[in-house]
Formats: sequence, C-alpha cells, structure tokens
Amino acid sequence: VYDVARVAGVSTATVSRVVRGSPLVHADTRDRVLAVIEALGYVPDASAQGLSMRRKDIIGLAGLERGDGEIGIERSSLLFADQIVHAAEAVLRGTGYSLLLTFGPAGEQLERRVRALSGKVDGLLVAEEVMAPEDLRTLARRLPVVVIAGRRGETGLDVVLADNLTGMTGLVAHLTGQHGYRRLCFVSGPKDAPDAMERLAAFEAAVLASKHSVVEQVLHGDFSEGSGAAAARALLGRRAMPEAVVCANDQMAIGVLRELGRAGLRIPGDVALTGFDDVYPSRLTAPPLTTVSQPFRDLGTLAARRLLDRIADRSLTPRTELLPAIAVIRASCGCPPGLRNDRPTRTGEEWPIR
Amino acid sequence: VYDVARVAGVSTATVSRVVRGSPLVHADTRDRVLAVIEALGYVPDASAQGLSMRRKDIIGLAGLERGDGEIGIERSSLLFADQIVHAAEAVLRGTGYSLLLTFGPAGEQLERRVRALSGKVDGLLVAEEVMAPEDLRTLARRLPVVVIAGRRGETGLDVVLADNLTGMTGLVAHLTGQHGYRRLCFVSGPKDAPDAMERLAAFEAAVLASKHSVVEQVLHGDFSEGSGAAAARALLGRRAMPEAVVCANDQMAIGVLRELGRAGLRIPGDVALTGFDDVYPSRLTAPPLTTVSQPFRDLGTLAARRLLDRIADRSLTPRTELLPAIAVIRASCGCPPGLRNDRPTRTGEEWPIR
DNA sequence: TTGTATGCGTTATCAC
DNA sequence: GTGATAACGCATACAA
Repeated sequence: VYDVARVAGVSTATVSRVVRGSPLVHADTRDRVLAVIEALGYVPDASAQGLSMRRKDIIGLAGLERGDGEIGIERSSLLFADQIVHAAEAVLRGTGYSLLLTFGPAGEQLERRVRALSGKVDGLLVAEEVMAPEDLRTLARRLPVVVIAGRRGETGLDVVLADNLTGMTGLVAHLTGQHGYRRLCFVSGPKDAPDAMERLAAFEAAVLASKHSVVEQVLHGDFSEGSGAAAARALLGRRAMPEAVVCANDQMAIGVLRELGRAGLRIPGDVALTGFDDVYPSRLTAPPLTTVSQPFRDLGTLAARRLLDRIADRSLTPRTELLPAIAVIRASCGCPPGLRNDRPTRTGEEWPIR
Repeated sequence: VYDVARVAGVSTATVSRVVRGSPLVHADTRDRVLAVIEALGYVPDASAQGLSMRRKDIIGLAGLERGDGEIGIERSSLLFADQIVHAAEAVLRGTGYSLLLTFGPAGEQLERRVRALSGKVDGLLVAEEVMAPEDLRTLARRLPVVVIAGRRGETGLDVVLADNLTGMTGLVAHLTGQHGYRRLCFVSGPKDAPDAMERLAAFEAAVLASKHSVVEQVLHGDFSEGSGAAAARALLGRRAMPEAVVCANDQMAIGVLRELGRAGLRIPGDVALTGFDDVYPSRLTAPPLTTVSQPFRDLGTLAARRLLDRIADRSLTPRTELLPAIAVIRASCGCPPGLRNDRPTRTGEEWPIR
C-alpha cells in the first residue's frame, strides 16, 4: 500500500478505501489510484488484511483418505470427497471465500493438521469422522464447524447427512421383494465411518424385516476398491455363492464386480450385486450398478451454505439436515438393463435446496 | 498468546518460542506453557504469523472447469484436476503447507479470483490455460508459479507437462498399423487447452505419416462427456461411420461410447474408439477403453515439489519437465480383451520421480 | 473527501 | 533462559 500511496500521491487510507471499494472517495482519486495499482501490480496481503479485519476469507475442508495409500488414488475412495469439494467450492465461489483442503488417513497426524488448519480459516467443513467427537466439539466452540456425513446423534453441532436408512431399506426391499433373493451377504465399510455403520445396521434390519431372507455373512472392507476385491476372494472361497451381495459403497462393489469377473462369474447371472453412493463410474460398469443415489452435491452445497450462515451469525442454533437417498435400479441386481429408473447419476439440483 | 502468557506467568515471547519449538526454553517452562496452551485450546492465528514471518504456509491451485456447469460435476472434465489436487496435497502434507483451491470456467471472473488468491498464498500451481500467458508471467514475477499442462513453448516459467505427442503417435500407430484402420475421425478438445491442441496436431501428423490412412473429420468438443455424446450424434448423422474415432480425452470417449451404444452400435465391432488420459473410469467401461496413460499424479507431484523448491530459492532457473505418456491397449480399439498391456490405471510411482 | 494514528496477533531483535 | 519492544501490511476511527 505504501508504494501505491506514495506514487499516487495519496495516503494509505485512501488506497485502502479504493481497494475496498469504499464510496467515500472522489472518482478522480479513485481512477488515479487504480491506475497506480494496475501499474505496480499491487495485490493486498491477505495476512495483513486478515489480521486487521479479523477474518481470513478462507474456509477449510478436512476429509478422510481411505485404503492403502500405496495403491494410489484411483483405488481409494476419494470420489466422495471430490464431489463434496467441488460442490462446496462452487458455493464459495461467489462469496470471496476460498477452500483450503486437508486429506489424510484418520489418525493423530490428521488431527494435528486439522488443528493447524483451524488457525488459517474462518470456518471448517468436516467430512466423516475425521476426529473424535469431543475434539470436534472443542474445535466447534472456537470455530464455526459443520459436519458432513458425521454420526447421526451428533448434538450441538451442525450436521448434514444422507438418509442411509431409507435408502438401504428400499434397496433391500427390492432385492428380497422383487427378486426374492434369500441368502444375502454384505460388504461393510470401515468402522470409523458413521455412514458405513448406519448402512450395515439398516441392511441387517431390512433383511430381518423381510422374513424369508437371511444375512449369510458380513465381510469388512475399508471403502476402497481393493478391499472389495478382497471380499470377493473371500466369497469365492466359500462353499456356495450367496444370491446377492450388497456393498456399503460403490467402490467396493466395483472391486467385487471386477474380481468376480476375473474368476469367471457372471453378474447378475451367478450373483446379484449392489453398491451405495451412485458415484460417476457406477453407471459405466458392465452391468451398470444398482445402487443408492446419495446426494453428494447437495451435501456439499448445503454444508457450505450452512457454514457461511453460521459464520455470519454464530448464535444460530445447531441443526442437522437429513437428505433423501434413494435406490436407483440398474442391471447388476438382476433387473433387465434400462428398464426401471436407470436415470443418469445425480446432476445436482434434483431436490430443492432451501 | 497474551492469555496463555498471562496464565502461564511468562511473556509472549516465551510462549512463541514454545509454540515454534525453539530449543532455548527451559524444559519446565516449556511444559508449563504447553499445559496452558492445551487447557486454553490456543491455536496461533495464521494471519498474524503470516504477517510476521512473511510467509503464509499456503499454496494455491487454480484450475479450469469445463463443460456446461448446469449439467453437473459428473459430466464435466474435473477428473483431471482432482488427480492433480490429490497428488499436490499429498506432497504438501509433510511440509506444513496447505492447498487453497479455485476452479471455474475460463474468463475474467476466474482471473480475478486467481488474482485475489495470489494474496493469500506463497506460491501458485496453475493447471492448464487459466489465464493469458502475459498475465501469467506478470503473476510469476511477483510469486512463485508453476504451470501444469500449459503450453509447451512457455518460456521463463516452470512447466510440467505430459508428452502428448509421443503418446498420441504411439496410439495412432497401433490403430493404423496393427489394426489397419484407414478412415479415422478425431474428437478434439477446447481450443484453450494446450493439451487438446497438441493432441490434435499429433493425431493429424501421425495419420499423415501412416500413408494409407486419412483423417475423415475433426469434431470439436470441450472435454466433457456431454460434448462427446454430441460428437457421437454428429457421427451418427453421417453417411457412414469411420473405422475408428479417437478422442482427445477419456471423458469425451465415454460420451461417444454411451451415445453410440444407445444408438445400437457396437464397439469395437462397428467402430473402434480410443480416449486419452486413462482416468479411473476408463477401464470400467464395456469394452474397456484403449487410451493413453497420462501421468496425472506425477504431474501434480512434480509440480508441487518444483514449486516448493522455487519458494525456497526463487532464483532457480525455470525449467520445463516433459513426462512420458504411453498408449495402454485395452479392448475398445478392437484388440481382444485382456490380451495386451491392459494393466491397471496408473498407480503413482511408475516412473522415477527425481 | 482525505490524512493521521492506532490496533490487529506473532515473531524476532535486542537487552537483561 | 527470559522479557520488553519493534516491525509486519492493512483497515478504520477520528480529525481535518
């Protein structure tokens, strides 16, 4: 500022006014200052601004990275996070805020990084169970925080999540009702993912409710494609295949799809298969994956908006928003391809937001 | 700090020393201060630190978002950017830096956002042609910048890019040589993508070099799946299909794959098809996509490292690194599935880095 | 309409 | 080892 002020022959206060678009500055002066700014390529230092204005115009996003890091990004379950990132970034776009990211495997190291991050931001988006609930609440006392896909009971915190229960229930009803499958297996996600636990519980309850069907086995994966493949190998080692295997997410379903394919099994001929999430690749597989459409974008959008609101008014009373998740029937469950509601993967604003 | 200092009965200077891990603090004092910090939940303000230390510990990443925004994220070509993001974030992880994002359609608005971003960061990663070369150079004078997949000739700037030329040449050689295809079409990417232009040029040169083959038509897309579908419809309107259609990226190839599938055409039976990039979904399609594997992760990793180096020593002489891109033959070109080098999508460190 | 002066929370340079 | 204190670059209350 000082350089600009000197060259333009005004005070730093005036330069600041011009930069901030204050109306109390003569048009001529403004133009002159603007010209100098342009010439000098001046860009205000965000640290200084932040210090002075007590706001950083940055919001943070912390997310989990699952699966074996060595195996590479493609196989870990980042698609979920990516969608959230883009949705959140899109709402921030208009506001002057930018998005600061941190990912990583759950653990102390990630918690440290989140802690450090918290000093750089005006608010924080937390995806899944990045840290212990108590630490989270501690954080939330100091900083606006909204949790995405966190645990359902979370109290005193803003949370947005998808209705895993209803989605899974509908899916299982289709499997046991329409198709009449009796012997089902489940490939579950990591225990530290609230979503995974909810889906497992919903699955078991739904199967139980169907009288004639039974849960033959529950396998445990970590949401990564590789862990799906491992589950498939375990399945292959059994005496007999179940009639249907339902997976806690699409990535793992893709893993079992490919692994079973390699073993020569046909889907849905030999086994029916379903996923959960409806990520982009899920409609690309052969056969296209029957799954449950999770409103990724809405999750991110809503969370970001809520955070902005809370930053504007920190006294807002915490609220948890439950977004609908519905089964989308494609072919991997045994339905003829293209027959039912095989609509394209969610495109964004299918449900009214606000 | 003041609170901490008061409660711990020391000066702010000492607190600062403890926080920064300075060795010139008595162990007892350190422990006492640490305890207070823990109790108070103190986290240093990054703005103040930034102002004082003249470094923000943040690096920025600006990228393009293509395709019709309305259609939603799944169909636009963000997979490229996502990979870069994760690779860059992974190298930053250990260093204390975090990643600040901005995406958007090319245009003045994005340039403004990048400008504002530049005040918040210590260095900038620029993916593709986010802004005019001159503006970029202006920016680079003030701030460490490295360009990812920028234009080849870029001088005086650090650039890392994939060897589109060699990759495309190899692919076309396979198509015209092994398969003997004569009549080829090309679905090109947006003109503002240096990668797209390079691939087009390489394609035309390679076909020309093959004597017997000819470029029947060049269609123009924008790297999004939707634009691939549009190209497919144009193809369908022709008198006859070409023998092979090669696309400038995988997303568009997937678009034509699905659209041709809807029209009842068989791939590769009726037309051969290829993509470029080897994004995750490309091996999931039926048939799996023959494509050119682009070293996304290496691109991001190398770029981030280079940026860090330049931040450490701004006098480094600019360099451009060309990473190999090689054809990966799967089934959409007409090869029998699983026969050739249908290896999994790149997992990260296949080529030596550094 | 414009300039002056002060504070924002840390780090770092000095003395002690 | 530790404590004052001066930057750091900008925004703003107040004075002019």
